Amino acid sequence: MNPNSSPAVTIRDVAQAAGVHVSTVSRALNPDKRGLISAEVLRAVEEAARRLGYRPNRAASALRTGRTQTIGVLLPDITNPVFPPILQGIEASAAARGFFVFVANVADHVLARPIVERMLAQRVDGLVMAIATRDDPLVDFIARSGLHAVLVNRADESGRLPAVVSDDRLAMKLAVDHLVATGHRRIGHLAGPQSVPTGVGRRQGVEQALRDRGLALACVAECESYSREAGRAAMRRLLADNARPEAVVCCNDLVALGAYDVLGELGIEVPRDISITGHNDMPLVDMVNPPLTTIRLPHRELGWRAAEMLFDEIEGKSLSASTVVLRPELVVRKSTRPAA
Amino acid sequence: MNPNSSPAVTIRDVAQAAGVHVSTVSRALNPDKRGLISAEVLRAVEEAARRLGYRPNRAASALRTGRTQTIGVLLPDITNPVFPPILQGIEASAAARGFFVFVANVADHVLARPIVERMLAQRVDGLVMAIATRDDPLVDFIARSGLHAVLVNRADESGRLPAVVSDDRLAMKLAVDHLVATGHRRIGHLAGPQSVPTGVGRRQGVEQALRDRGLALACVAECESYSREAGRAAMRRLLADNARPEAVVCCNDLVALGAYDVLGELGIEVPRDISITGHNDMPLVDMVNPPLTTIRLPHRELGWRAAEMLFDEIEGKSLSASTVVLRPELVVRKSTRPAA
DNA sequence: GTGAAAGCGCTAACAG
DNA sequence: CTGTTAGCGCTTTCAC
Repeated sequence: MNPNSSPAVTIRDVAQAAGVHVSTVSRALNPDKRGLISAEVLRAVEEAARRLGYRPNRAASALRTGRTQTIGVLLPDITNPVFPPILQGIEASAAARGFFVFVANVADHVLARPIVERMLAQRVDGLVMAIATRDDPLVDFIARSGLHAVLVNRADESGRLPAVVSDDRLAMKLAVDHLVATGHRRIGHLAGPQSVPTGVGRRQGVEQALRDRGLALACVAECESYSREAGRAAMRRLLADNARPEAVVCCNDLVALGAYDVLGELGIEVPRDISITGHNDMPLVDMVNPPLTTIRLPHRELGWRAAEMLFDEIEGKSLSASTVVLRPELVVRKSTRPAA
Repeated sequence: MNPNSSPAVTIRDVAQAAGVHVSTVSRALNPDKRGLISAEVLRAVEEAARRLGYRPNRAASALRTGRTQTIGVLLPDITNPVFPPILQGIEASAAARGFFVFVANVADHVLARPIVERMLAQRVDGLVMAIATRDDPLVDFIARSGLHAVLVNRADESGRLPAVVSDDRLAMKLAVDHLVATGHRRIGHLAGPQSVPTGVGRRQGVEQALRDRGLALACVAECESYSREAGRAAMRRLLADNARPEAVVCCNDLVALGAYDVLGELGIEVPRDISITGHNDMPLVDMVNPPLTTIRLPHRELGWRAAEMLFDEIEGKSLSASTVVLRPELVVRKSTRPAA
């Protein structure tokens, strides 16, 4: 294993050096069982371990205990700025418990199943998933496999898996209310893919918020993905098929920036001619021109909470809340018309 | 292990079902040894494995073989937009080989050593490190431990570890040459931390490029980190202590954006009053105001190549090139004065 | 409080 | 081509 260096010191070597039995060493080195050992022996073992440079072999203990101190994280696209903070939250929670995190980038959803199979082979203790489409058979598979898992940034509508999400409906309500308050009436929506829960949740949020104000959705176009290109395409369609709305609520910041692109080409000025809102408050959207009014999500906390829930499950503390909903927040900048 | 579900099917169960010996199953399921097995038996084993839902236990094979099919990646800050594409490249390379990637966010450099120790305990087959300061004792430690490792985005000047980097000197030369070509003479530099290799490399690059043109660095301020805040602070110092330069070459985009912030506060207009260049071409810097002229790095390829080098090492193919240098590219946008 | 012994699931000589 | 055997390093009853 170690290409060079000494041939790896084992618990047996430590036992010998300390003049005790291996099982004693095992106990001495296990925080939970340390109490069973006399102070004197404990010291001797620790000293021997340090002196020999002992490093426990997790593979061996994993084989014996069935627990690997390892969790897997499935992300659709590490490169999408919403995920790094989520991952950071997960990693921080894991690190605090001495767990490591496998990260898998699930570029294509058909790869998800084989990746989960490999995670199962690795005997991860649990999974945090930021993927899952609506009614995903993968969720079934995981539930059946008995692997602990929690969804993040995506809820499981069937409730088979716990989840940590941001309140999409509230987010859109915040955006719509802001637009209405600044005098807009003809409000359109650039919707996310209706195959993913957030896509439908946000769309419903927009519609409901409008209804609450006695308004109807002026127009809508669905994006193929949460990307700038998809935003451009959808914005073109929206403008081609409809009278120009006074404002458009976008399903996310990237899509909003795609809308910026199209508007720029067409010489339609934001916010003079049209107001735009985003969702996510990605880094730098405060620096674009004009700075984007958007919805800020507690991304890092999303990840942190998801991991904490997962660890609770792993440790057998069954949860009360099976899905926790975090509060988003409106950030008003310059892409929406100021209040009159 | 599996909280519910059947009590895990092992190679033994498969052997029994297929009417062969366990070692035969082991061979049949190992791509490298499959050739040793008759077609008939092979089929029987595969069928039995599938029928029973057999899933190899990596912990067991890791214990036996000493190889975990696992590598570790150490990142200083997942949230910094340069790292996700690097990570993606690493992950893609690993996934192609059936390896998983542990990601550790090394927020504080003092945590690096313990994290590496834990990685060692996990028996990762290798490490990709995007951390390492200059003359980092950690590099020594790793070299001594015999663990395969390669640096990415940071070179090891002592050459103990292979590395994949972008050409910092060339990057700065590209920026300086562009500025000089558009008529600038008084050129300043917002330098990166001189404790990290990229910080000194880029600074030297700026100075050398200027010298090549018969010019000297007009002024310089060192940033405490590669962040927007540090950029703001450094830009303030630069402006306070010196006559205003005509252009400033920034060590990275975030720092350049920090410079934008203070210039904005002071009513100094970019590029009319001063030209600014960045480095990295992070997402969205084409959308800021004004769009940032910067240096684009092949981040994903950096990660990919680093992982490929690591796997070559792991497989014992000793490398010829111990440090590979990738070419950056100038992206001219609107933050620099156009050619006359 | 400590030792003895068994075995987690798999792979790799070694035979045949 | 397939079976036999041994054991990777650790944890965990079970004794004492």
